[in-house]
Amino acid sequence: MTRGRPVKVRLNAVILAVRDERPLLLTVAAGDGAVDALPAGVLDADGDRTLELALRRLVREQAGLELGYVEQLYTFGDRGRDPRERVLSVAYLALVGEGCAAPAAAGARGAAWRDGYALFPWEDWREARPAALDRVIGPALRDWASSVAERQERVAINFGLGGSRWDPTRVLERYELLYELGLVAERARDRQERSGTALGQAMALDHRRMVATALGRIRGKLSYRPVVFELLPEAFTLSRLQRVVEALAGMRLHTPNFRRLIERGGLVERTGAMATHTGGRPAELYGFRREVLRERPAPGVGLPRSAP
Amino acid sequence: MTRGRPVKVRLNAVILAVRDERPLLLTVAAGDGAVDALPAGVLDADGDRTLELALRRLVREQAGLELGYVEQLYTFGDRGRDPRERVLSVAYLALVGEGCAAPAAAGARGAAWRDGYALFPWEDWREARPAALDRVIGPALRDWASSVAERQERVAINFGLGGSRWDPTRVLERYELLYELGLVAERARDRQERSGTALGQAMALDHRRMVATALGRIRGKLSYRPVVFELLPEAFTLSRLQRVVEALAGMRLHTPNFRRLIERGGLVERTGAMATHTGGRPAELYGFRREVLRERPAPGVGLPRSAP
DNA sequence: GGGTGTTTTACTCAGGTTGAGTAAATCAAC
DNA sequence: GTTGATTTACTCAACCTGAGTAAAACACCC
Repeated sequence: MTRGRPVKVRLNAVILAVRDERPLLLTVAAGDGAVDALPAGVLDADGDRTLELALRRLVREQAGLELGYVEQLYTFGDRGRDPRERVLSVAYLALVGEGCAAPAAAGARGAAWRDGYALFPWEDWREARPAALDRVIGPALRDWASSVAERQERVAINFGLGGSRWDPTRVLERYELLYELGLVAERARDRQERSGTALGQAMALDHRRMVATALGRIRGKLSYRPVVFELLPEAFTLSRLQRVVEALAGMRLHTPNFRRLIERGGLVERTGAMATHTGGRPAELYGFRREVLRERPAPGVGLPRSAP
Repeated sequence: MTRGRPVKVRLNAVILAVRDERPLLLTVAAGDGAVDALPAGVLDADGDRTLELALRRLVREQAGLELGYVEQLYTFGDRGRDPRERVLSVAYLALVGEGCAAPAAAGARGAAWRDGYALFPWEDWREARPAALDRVIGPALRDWASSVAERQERVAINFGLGGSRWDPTRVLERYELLYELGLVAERARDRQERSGTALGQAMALDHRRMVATALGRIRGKLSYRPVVFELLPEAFTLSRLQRVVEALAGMRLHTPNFRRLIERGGLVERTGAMATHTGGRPAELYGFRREVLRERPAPGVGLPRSAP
């Protein structure tokens, strides 16, 4: 068995919240200060019983935040991820409710909540088809793929261009394609070239890739696991629920159908209370209905399959 | 930042194939020889450019097998996984076609193909509802969960007992529950107790947990990614395809509906050739239709939602 | 050579789900 | 009281799904 020199092991946290209809990402100041980084640290081989507990400890220490929902995302280990040394990074996805996402919690070590779509402007289709897609990305992709069938297929599948549909879950594939094309700042930085196009806000090392993995994962999971409720308070209105789903999915949903899916699907139950609201008819407050886990194998909010 | 002593990093491979309607798992002899282990090794920090390439190299060296489809499964890092030292293990899932799964390929270091359902007898519902469920597992679960609502819910969700349905993808959750209940041999071994009930074939360390993760993952992926075709030759009959899906899913499928799904879904295309067959009408040979990736966001074979 | 068995293939049909649209109910604000 | 915004209720066609029936085409056996 080959015995190479030992590699370092780090843990990274992609911590998401949704506030004011915007997905937020918890960041800390990177070493050089120029860009943001994800909260990270090393496993205490003696102290930490599990990786997940280690992650919770790290986030507590670095951002003073107690995590709720946590799931392992992916382990990154390519050579050159960190120019200084070979590091294995186990990335985790964490979701925190609106209460915990208060700016107050972000204080230590330059922790701050950043707008997730500032990192991926091309992923937010709620207002309109993102401008960058037609202005920059589309032409660059067409140029790159011209007369190479394999590339054309990859572009079509991931960016929904050649008759294919836009798949909200392919966040990572899209980011990686843009990286290859040199449209994000990290590419030039990693190759020590002069930077050209720099779509979206860059992050330290490969942290933006981790966030892309996280966003893709949670978008996929929306349809078959009741993860949205981790981001909401105990009681919420259906429209608030819809706004949070839309913020994550990056697309608008048909309200009557959304309500039907949620109510008939048995995902929520009425609390009886009403929400006094600003403008419009008052809405009833609902709560997550836990029994749905027993009833349905894949309870989720189901994004539409067809293009909007 | 806390600096613990460095942890070891290992890579593990769960290599699956399907032959004679049985899912097969590639194992090697464990150190003590009593049980099987997964092919494993350490990352060469200087030589291996990526984790995936490292895994391919390890499997090539240890079992003389060139892997096709490979995906990262999960990273295991709990304390006590390996009684000797703290190890971080990055597990991968690999699929090989029937050709590569020949016993000839298994030679070095005691490599052998094992029946996957020998490890998880309760997961194979093709012939009948597995006997172990009613004979051993059911009573033990009922006993354990009696008058504890939270446990009852967990049992219902994962084993489909209290009105819930059997979800083929919850392989890991079921294995972990059986571990907690002391129904698998690894539990007693890890706690250095005298072993009691020992359902299914045990493996070294937490390798059976890794296989459970893999089986659950591929069962889930069947419905939204065309992974089955990695296990089949270029040309195959629809019934052969169905048999492979059934072997993985551990359940029988309704043939006319399965064919409709596959053909109308555009997952395959006719080759024109026919299969001379033993007994019955000759079947047409089909091939995987790659264009489906462009057309549909989640092309898969879709297991039924309802109980059979 | 004809029946028998087995597998492939084709078709039907009811029920549910999904995407899309229309419209009434209810409150805040002006 | 009117206006505006939002919540809630209902409709309808298209599609998908689960389940069943049956014909077509070969191998095998007598």
